[in-house]
Amino acid sequence: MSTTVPARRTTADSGANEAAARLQDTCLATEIEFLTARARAIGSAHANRLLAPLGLKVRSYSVLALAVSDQAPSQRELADFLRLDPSQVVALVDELEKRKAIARRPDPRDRRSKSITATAAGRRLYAKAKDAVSEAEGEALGALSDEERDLLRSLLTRVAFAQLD
Amino acid sequence: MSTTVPARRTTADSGANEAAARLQDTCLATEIEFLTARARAIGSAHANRLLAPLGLKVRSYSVLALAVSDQAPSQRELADFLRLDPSQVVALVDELEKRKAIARRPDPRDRRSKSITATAAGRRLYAKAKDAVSEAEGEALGALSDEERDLLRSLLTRVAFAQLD
DNA sequence: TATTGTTATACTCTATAACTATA
DNA sequence: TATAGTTATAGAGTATAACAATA
Repeated sequence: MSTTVPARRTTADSGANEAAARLQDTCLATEIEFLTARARAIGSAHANRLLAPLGLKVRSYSVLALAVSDQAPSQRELADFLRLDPSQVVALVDELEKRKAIARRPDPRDRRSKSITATAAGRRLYAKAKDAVSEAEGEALGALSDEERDLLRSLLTRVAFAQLD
Repeated sequence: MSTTVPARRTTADSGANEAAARLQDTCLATEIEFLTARARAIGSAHANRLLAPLGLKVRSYSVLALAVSDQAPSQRELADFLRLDPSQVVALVDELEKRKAIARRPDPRDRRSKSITATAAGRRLYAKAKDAVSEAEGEALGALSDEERDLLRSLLTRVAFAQLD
C-alpha cells in the first residue's frame, strides 16, 4: 500500500492520510494550542454522538454532572467553571429543568442566587450519561495507556486551572 | 485571607475561586474531555486576543500557517487537517486571499484542486502572528516547565492524530 | 452601588445540501 | 460515478447590553 513514488493518490482515504502525514511536519502541528483544539474536536464529537440517544450534549451533560455533585452550585458558579456566559447557563438549566432532571432552589442565604441540584430522575440520567462519556473517552484516548492517561489528566488539570480567573 | 469558616463570600473574586475549588472535587473535573475543552477555551481566548491586532483569529492563523509551509496543501487537505468543513475553508481562504496574504494556484495535475500558498506579505504577516501565538502559549502554559510542555505536546499529538480519519 | 438571574440581540462557528467543473 | 471547490441556508455556540430583584 505504501510507496516511495512522490505523492500520487490512489483512493480518497489514502490521499487524506498522506496529506495529513505531510502536514504533521509543519510548525502548526507542533503547537500545543492547535493540538488541544484538534483533540477537543475529536473528543467532543465522540461524546456528542454517544450522548445523543440520551438527549444530551457535552454542555448539558456538564451542567447535569455538576448538579449531581453535592456542591449545589449557583448558576453563576456553573458559568465560571464551564467558561460559559451566564445567559447560556439559563438556557441549559431551563432545558434540564423542563426534563425534570434538575431543579432550581432559591439560596436562603442570598435570595438572588439559585442552587442547582439534580432530581432522582436526573441522577439516573447522569448514571447512563457518565457511562456514555466514559466509552467516548475510551475511543478518543485509545492510543494512550492508563498511566499515560493519568499523566495527561494531571498536566491538563494544571493548565485548565492555572489561574482560576 | 483564607478562613476555616464554611463558605462565606467576601469579594466576587474570592467567591469565584472558592466555588471553582469546590467544583474541582467533582467527577466532571477529572474527565480528560472536560479538561481538554477548558484548556482549549483558555488557550484560544489568549491567542485570539493577541492575534486581534493583526486582524487574525486562530482559524485564519491556522490556514496561513499551513499556506506558509512548503507543502502547498489543497483546500480539501486544509479542511481535513483543521477539522473544518470545506465550505468554511472557502471563506477563510477568501478572506486571506483578499488581504493578499495567500494565493490559490490551480494544481496542474488535477485542475479541480487548488494549491494554497503564501505570498511574501503573507509570510511577513505569519512571522508576526507566530510570535503572538507563542506569547499566548506562554501565558496559557505558565504553570508547566519546558519538559512538561514537551510531554504534554507528545501526548496530545498521539490523541490528535490517533486514526487520521 | 454591585451582583444574580434573565431577556433580547447579534455575531461567530458549524453542519448540510445542492450546484459546477473537472476527473 | 465520484471528487474539489463553491454557494446558500439553517442551526448551534458565543458575546454584549439592559433590566428586575436582591444584596
